[in-house]
Amino acid sequence: MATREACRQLLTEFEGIVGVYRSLAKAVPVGSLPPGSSVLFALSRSTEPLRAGRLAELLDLDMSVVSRHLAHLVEHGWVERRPHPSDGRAVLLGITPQGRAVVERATDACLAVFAERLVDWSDDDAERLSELLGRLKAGFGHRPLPVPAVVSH
Amino acid sequence: MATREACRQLLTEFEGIVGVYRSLAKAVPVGSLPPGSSVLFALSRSTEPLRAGRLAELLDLDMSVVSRHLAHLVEHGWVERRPHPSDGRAVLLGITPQGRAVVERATDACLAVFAERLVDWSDDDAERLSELLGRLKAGFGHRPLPVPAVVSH
DNA sequence: TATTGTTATACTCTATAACTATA
DNA sequence: TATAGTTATAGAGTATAACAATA
Repeated sequence: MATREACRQLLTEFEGIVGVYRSLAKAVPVGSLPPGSSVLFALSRSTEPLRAGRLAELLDLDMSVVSRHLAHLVEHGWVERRPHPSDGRAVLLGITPQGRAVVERATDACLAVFAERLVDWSDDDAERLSELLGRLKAGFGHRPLPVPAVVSH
Repeated sequence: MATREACRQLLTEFEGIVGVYRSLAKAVPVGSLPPGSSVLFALSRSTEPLRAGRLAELLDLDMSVVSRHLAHLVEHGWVERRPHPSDGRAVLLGITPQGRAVVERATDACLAVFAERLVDWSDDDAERLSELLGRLKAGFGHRPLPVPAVVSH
């Protein structure tokens, strides 16, 4: 267990991290991160179609929010809605090839910025930070995708 | 220089970090993170009064955004506006004792959540993540406070 | 009755543009 | 003329509540 002081220090650094994300989003060409990107990214990382509720759970968002983003993404042809085979209330969401292209473009654009800002980072530093961020997310219940197949029906 | 693959991995983990912040904000008692918290936090970390423009620069926000948050914070008595001694256009912002109390409460509330979610973290892990997040922020131009005294007048 | 998802409404955060006051 | 800051307006993200359809 980390000391209270270490936690406080971590909290201080963490507090500004949203600003870093905002800076990244601003540094990227306009249109690279379209509205609803987070939902699209989550879908792109899934190996199988997901229900809306599962997406909301994974992103720790209200389902109404996910639903609204999905409407936008479907409208653009980046996500496909299909009826759930065994549950008439549910829908299955899958990313389309066009959606994958959007994710690719977004990733490339962000990578370019990262490469520019992290020139003096070693491979080791980058990997260590990836690992620690992953653990932090896991601690907050943001499970990695693909999902460990809790088949809901 | 980290490899493209390491950067891509880091980007993947980083992408979901905003969700973690959202989860933290939701896990905390209502009112712990009042609107404009980020501006208040920045002011609380400064050892001297700051101009609005300097705050915007530090947070990488448009000044109009900072101005709007400041109006709210001043209204609550958490921030004090004073005229700049040598520049009639500028204002100097300082946190009040009441503002510090708000920051303390917010910090304590977040710390409680962190302590709960990071039970299995070692001191070393927490410190390493703090350090790496700090470097990441620096890479994106988010300079730590207190400011290295570029006296503007 | 309970659950899945959608829609209506409202609140927060942010940026752009127009404006005022001062330099 | 240029700069510091404010205000008006608009767009994006989110949550709550009411709702429809299905289980």
